Amino acid sequence: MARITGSNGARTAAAIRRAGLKLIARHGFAAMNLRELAAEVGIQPGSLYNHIATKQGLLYELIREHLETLIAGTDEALAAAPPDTLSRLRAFCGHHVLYHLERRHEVTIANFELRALDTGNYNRVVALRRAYEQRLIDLLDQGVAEGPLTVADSRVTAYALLAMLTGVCTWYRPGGRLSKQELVALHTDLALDGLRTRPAA
Amino acid sequence: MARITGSNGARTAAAIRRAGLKLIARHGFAAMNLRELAAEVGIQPGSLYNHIATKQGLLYELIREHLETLIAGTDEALAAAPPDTLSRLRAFCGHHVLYHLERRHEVTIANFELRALDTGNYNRVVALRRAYEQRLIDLLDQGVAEGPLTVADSRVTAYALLAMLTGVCTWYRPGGRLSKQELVALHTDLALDGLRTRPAA
DNA sequence: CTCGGAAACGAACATACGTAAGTTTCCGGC
DNA sequence: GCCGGAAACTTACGTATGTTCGTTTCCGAG
Repeated sequence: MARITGSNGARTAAAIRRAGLKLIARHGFAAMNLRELAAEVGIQPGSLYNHIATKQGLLYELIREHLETLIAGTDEALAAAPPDTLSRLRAFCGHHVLYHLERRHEVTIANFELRALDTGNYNRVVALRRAYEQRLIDLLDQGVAEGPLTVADSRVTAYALLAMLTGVCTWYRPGGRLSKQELVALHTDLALDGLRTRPAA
Repeated sequence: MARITGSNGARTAAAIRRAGLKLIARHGFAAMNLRELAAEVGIQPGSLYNHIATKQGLLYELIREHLETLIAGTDEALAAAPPDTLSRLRAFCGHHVLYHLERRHEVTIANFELRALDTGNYNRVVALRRAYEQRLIDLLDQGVAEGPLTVADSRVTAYALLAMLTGVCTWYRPGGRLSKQELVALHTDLALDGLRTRPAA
């Protein structure tokens, strides 16, 4: 037996990415082995190499694809939002949280496995990350300049907000107590207004 | 050659923990190997087993020690704070951020390597985590009951806050632009007041 | 229908890793 | 000063892992 009846390159490649996302998110990149990945896909270990360059290359591709999707989605959400800074900020937060609820595997990998990337791939991924972070930093700076925001340091504040808005995907499971919409609203409100009760709404 | 002149069990054990923290935080648990750990300590791989049960056991001990220290420190900080809920909440946040700035290796491991724990160790660690989270949840509930806080869901809000306050240790390096005190203040204020400018201070 | 390349298989290699075992030497309490 | 145990060394085992290679068979464009 060699090539399998019904086999199809594009379909197998997609199955490898899907299985890779699942297994790397679950076990971590270093702890996932290619025999397990191949078994999940339903092929032999060696056959993986018809679709991936190396194990490392698979990881890089998964993270790159995720970050490019995240950035493109953000730009769409911002373009669709009302032009005032507060609305754009809400749009950014809303898109971020929703994306993180719906693509938990991708997000988990992108946040946990950066250190598993070799130097070249790491630098490329960090450049994409910076581009994403910069969108939030710019929004914060704009909000301060225009008045509605108070921010001690826009870069550090952006990091803190991103950490908060990202954290949801470490514990969220579909079918939980709160709906996605409720989680989006809770996080967006918390980012903008904090915990303390306002004197006047 | 066998036992080395000047060798000392307690000192070696401490060196193993220190090197383990450093290497696991840098590479991840699965990617760290005991030969590298032994080299960092300055002993042979087999000699590690005079001080650790297994590689897995080392990981568990590191995480357990960290969580117990974190919880004990929190309780001290809360005991020393003024009795009103807002002050206690500030004390919690302040202690959390400062601890996370000063014990980045421990924190990184405890947040990234939970999945590397086997079932029994995992359950024990999660129980400790829950105990820690519960302290914040209780503070939030109290703040809502007494009036000064507005919280949609205390558990989810606690998770979001912890994610934000923990994120700082993923990028902080000593000697950076902002001091530890500034970072503590920035995060505490952000948690309590959010981004939006208040009508009246 | 044909045929080149795509896509799978099976087998194997080289290495790296966690851990065990036996041995040797030094520390520290009596 | 002696001696038991602590703490190191050396060696090695068994297995797991990423990857390569030659081969085989099927898909799909012309």
